Amino acid sequence: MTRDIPPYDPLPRSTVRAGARPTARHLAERLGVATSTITRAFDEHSRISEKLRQRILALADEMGYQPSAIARSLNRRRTGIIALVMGDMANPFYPAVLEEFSLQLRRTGRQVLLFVVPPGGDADQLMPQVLQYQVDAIVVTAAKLSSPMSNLCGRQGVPVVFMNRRVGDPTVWSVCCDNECMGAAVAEYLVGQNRRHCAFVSGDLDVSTTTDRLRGFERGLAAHGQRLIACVQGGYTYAGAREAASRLFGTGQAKIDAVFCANDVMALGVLSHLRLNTSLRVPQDVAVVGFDDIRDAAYPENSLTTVRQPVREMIECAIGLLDEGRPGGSVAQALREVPGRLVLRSTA
Amino acid sequence: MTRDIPPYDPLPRSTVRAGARPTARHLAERLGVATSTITRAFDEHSRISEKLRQRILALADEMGYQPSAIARSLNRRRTGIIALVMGDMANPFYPAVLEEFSLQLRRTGRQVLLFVVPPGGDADQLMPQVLQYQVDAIVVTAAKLSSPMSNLCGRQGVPVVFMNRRVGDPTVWSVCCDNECMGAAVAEYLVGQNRRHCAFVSGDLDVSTTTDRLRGFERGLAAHGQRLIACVQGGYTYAGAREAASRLFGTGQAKIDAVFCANDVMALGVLSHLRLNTSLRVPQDVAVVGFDDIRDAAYPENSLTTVRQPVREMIECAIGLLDEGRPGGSVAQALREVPGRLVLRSTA
DNA sequence: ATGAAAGCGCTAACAT
DNA sequence: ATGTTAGCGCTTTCAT
Repeated sequence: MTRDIPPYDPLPRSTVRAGARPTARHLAERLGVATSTITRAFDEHSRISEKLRQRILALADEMGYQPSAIARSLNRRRTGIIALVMGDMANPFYPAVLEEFSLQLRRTGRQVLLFVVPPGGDADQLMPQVLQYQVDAIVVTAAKLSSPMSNLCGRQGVPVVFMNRRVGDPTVWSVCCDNECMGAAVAEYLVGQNRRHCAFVSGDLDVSTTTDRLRGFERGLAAHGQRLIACVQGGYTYAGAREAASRLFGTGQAKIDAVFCANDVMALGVLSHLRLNTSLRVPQDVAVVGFDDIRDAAYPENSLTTVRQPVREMIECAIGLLDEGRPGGSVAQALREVPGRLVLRSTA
Repeated sequence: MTRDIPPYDPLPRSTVRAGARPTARHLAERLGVATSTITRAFDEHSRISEKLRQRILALADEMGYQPSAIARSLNRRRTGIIALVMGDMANPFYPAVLEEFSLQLRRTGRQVLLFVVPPGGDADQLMPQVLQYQVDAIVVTAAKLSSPMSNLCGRQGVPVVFMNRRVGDPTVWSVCCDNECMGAAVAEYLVGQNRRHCAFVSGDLDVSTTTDRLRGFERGLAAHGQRLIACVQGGYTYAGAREAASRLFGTGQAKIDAVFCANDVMALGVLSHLRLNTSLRVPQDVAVVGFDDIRDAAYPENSLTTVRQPVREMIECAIGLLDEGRPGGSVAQALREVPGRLVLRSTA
């Protein structure tokens, strides 16, 4: 059933020429004032008579005038734009980070220029574009950046903050959850629940979040005289973790009664494998613990025990660092760790 | 009135300050050429001797020079920035859209300035900021924009494209999946599977995607002499849909043997309710169909039958429209529909 | 093929 | 309190 196309479009054309954005000069001429006065009307802290300011603001409103952030940026050598360079949009943790970042930054009058790292690519290729836009700072999350590139940012005076990645470079900030501590806390908890055969499902082994969590986990086990039974690679993805789980629980394998996964997406993959392809019960036969506390972890059919990353606080911390310029001292000083929290649900 | 004749200034302003970003002027002085020559070296289509271009590019590389996109934008009155105004980051469909948008835009040398609409807010409040940044176009998805605001964009010559929202405003573009057709296709399919008691779980009833899908669904049922048994509100969320399902399948309700949900997130909520809180089997007793085909829909434990939205094509279409300026004719001409596809899995 | 000069729209320093 | 002026760093005529 198609509707008829209306024979005639009653909407009048706009009276103002499209593309003819009003400028401060237009306002200034209409009011017989200087352009700098227009600027002042839009600046809280400028001394200008309240009456004139109101006249200007009223006319601006009528003409649809807004000061150009581009011209202002050129003049002030500050754009108010923060680049967010982000990989792995497939992991719901990162969209949540992105949302929070965007909301918090806007509260401080700044904007997000988003760069998604193509799957399999790295952030280096994007940096020339990022730098061209004269961003005030760069936040990198779920992506790698080579040190020549972070040096280039340094030379241009642009601070770099890594979120959820710890890098051994004292010229850039890192903001992380206390991954190693939380790894140990998970071990502690599982051992306390009488788990004796623990396995780890890792992300990529050259990423600090995985290695820190693993190190903490092993340390926690060691504190109770235990060792890791198995460590398999799940590549931070659901599908990768399902496969890893099938290796872990394949025939002829040592029995495993607990699996700690380097993130929730993989924990859900492991759960899926256990439920669909084995007769093992969770948590009776096998405990499963994730990391992040993404939204889906709390869904009743998952009810995943996991480590919550304090996203809000991590982002507050990161945004605080943006105004600090570049880190001043050692690698240790350039790292900020925000405490995570073990959230107990039904899977462990 | 001018004052004195400006004194001859034999001393060129000294330019190279340590720590500052290099500018075209720095390069020009180092090489003894004009700044316009620097510009030419970075423009493919400029006539400049290849030898000089190479010298310039080499020095640029050495000094870490990149032309400032901000200064260029001011001059050209085009920023290369597209604003993406996005609500509902909690629905994985939108991060996927965002990722694809970002990748496709970068391929055409444009950047994404992201504005996340705070939950419960609307896009109107963000528009002043968006417009200040002189974006070349605005894409709105999963959010509303009042028509005074879209008029303001129009007055400033900024094209607006709605993604996944059909709006009755001939001055902005809309890009949608053929929601109504696909709603009818779902009805057709379910009736063909001998379903006789169909229900619909809606999103917000003032959003075109929901109403279009619903209208098509009812039309498809009517074509076979059937009527919708129930229509409940799930608010486009997982939790909302779980509740809606509990109303739908509560005691004393008419028996329902098929549920069509206005998106996948809600379909997963309905599935969760059916599996955890009822003894109804899917698909034997109840069929469940979603919309979007988000990643999770394909996970084996969900295996959700759903309508795939052609995200790639929709975005190609939207990006194509960005260069068309504003729509020229009627509401119907301002709407682009891209065909969806029913993906059969295990739930229907 | 290259240079000189005039801005893009705004802000800040300095005058009045 | 308001006006004047000199740029921010680049692109774009227009010369040469």
